[in-house]
Amino acid sequence: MGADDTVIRILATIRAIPRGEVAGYGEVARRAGLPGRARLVARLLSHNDDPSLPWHRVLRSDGRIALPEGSPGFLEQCQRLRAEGLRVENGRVIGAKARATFDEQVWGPPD
DNA sequence: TTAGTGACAATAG
DNA sequence: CCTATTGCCACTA
Repeated sequence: MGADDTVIRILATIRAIPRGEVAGYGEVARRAGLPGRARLVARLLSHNDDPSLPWHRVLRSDGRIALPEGSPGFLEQCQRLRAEGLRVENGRVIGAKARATFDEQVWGPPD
């Protein structure tokens, strides 16, 4: 029972990413209450088959797309992100970093 | 049990 | 800005 809950929390966290925004793997793990489990999030997405999951909003911490450049998934992710109004340049999302953490909602974005 | 691998992250240079 | 190194967790051979 425990392992399934962590999976559910991670999936719920990914679903909670608003349209037009993105979040890093580590960020998703932290929000799900699982600090240090970024690679678990990655593994889940790599095995995921649910089309309703907004997997394209999950990026590396530096804003780069995690999939191999030029792969079908990479192209699909670029397309979906741009369809949400995000600017993707050389496999990287510009502006629109992973905001909406609790601290940033309280203190505002860091300068 | 150990070694290798992966849709990762943080740090140093 | 970049690459390289190290740490990390979960899985597999």
